Amino acid sequence: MANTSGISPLVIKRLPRYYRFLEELLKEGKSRISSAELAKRMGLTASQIRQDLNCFGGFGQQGYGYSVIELKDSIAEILGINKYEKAILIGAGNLGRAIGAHVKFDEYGFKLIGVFDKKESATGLIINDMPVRHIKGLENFCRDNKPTTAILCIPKEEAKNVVEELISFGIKGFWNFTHYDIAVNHPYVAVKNVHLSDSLMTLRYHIKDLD
Amino acid sequence: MANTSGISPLVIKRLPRYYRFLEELLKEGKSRISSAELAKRMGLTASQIRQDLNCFGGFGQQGYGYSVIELKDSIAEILGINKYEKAILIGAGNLGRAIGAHVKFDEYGFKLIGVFDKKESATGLIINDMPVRHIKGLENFCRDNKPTTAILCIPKEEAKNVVEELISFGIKGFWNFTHYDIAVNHPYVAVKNVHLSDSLMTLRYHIKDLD
DNA sequence: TAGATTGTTAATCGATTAACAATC
DNA sequence: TAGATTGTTAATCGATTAACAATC
Repeated sequence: MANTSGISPLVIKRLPRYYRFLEELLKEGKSRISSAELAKRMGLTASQIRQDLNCFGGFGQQGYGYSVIELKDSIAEILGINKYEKAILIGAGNLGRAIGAHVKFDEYGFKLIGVFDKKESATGLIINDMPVRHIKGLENFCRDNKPTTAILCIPKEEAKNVVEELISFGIKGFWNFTHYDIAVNHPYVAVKNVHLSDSLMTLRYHIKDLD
Repeated sequence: MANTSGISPLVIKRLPRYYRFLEELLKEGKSRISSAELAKRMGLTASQIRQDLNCFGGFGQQGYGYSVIELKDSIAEILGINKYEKAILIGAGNLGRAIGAHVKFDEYGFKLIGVFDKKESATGLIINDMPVRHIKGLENFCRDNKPTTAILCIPKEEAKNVVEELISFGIKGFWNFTHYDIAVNHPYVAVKNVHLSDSLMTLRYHIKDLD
């Protein structure tokens, strides 16, 4: 595959949505789709779809359109979700437990292999058939199992120290539910922030804006 | 306040982050900040900050900068988080329970007043000092309490029907954790989607992209 | 072959950055 | 007043849309 560095982040952000719509089409039994038809379904322009896809290669065929299954598989490969990275979940509070139990990591290119918490009282609790481990065993676990990704569901105050440790243990990707800004000190790891409160505030704005 | 319609969504998305940094500054005891200094902290340009703020009014003072507390309060007002909208949570599974218990709705302009689930087995469970109610009581509850916002933590298949109901009961804002596309059928409600799996897939891409 | 639809280039639109006069 | 920093206009940059030749 072509080197994908330098692709606009806006294009990357649209890829999962393409993927979802292609899954849907496949379920409906559609085998081919034109950019015009897909655009109509998704509320985009056909131009944009073709431009986006052509960042990664020519997946279509003139006069025919795109093979649904081939395009879906291509996007899976571009995203990397056809191969697993090992992930660990840090923090087994309300949010951590829900993320661990609710998110289908396998479908999105990750294998959740461990859950950690600093509270003794959480230790032993079962999430996704895995026992919550005490954080003191983190270093040994990482040495033995080599996870590459961490999901952070801990308070902001604890995040800085935990991130330093995790990076020293070989973690190179973070799914960050805290407000601690990882990228500032660590520009060379992959970080994806989920700022639920930011999302809620923009909803609040749009509700106000309705009137 | 000036009519804020027509503001670029990119500007709106940055407002909560400004708000967070201003809270931080306030905690540190700073009373004034220049666009240059704030820009440095946030990793933005001073120009962008001034342009963003000037969409809503002139909050600064030449030669001085911005009053931290006044700017924070102004952004709170722009976002609307200084006034409550009543919200109900639909779906008390893993995710719904975590969102209900973990998210500080009060700090972001909402008051969570009810939790609903269709499972009898969930009914009576306590979330945030509130009993989970059976969904069959939804209509009466909405008539009596007039919530304006719904948080959807239910399976995609159930979303369509529930959304139709909710809108008929007066809901005009959705914090949507499902993949059901509300906006397609209902352009005149406020919708903010939280697509956790999309976020996870883009993280997967960026990890692949590191090498 | 004729029709359809892509891949790709060119035109437009919007967002970010730079510059600077206004002014505290 | 002189220095600092805003608000705002102009310049640049990037993303989206339109157009069309290539081609299946």
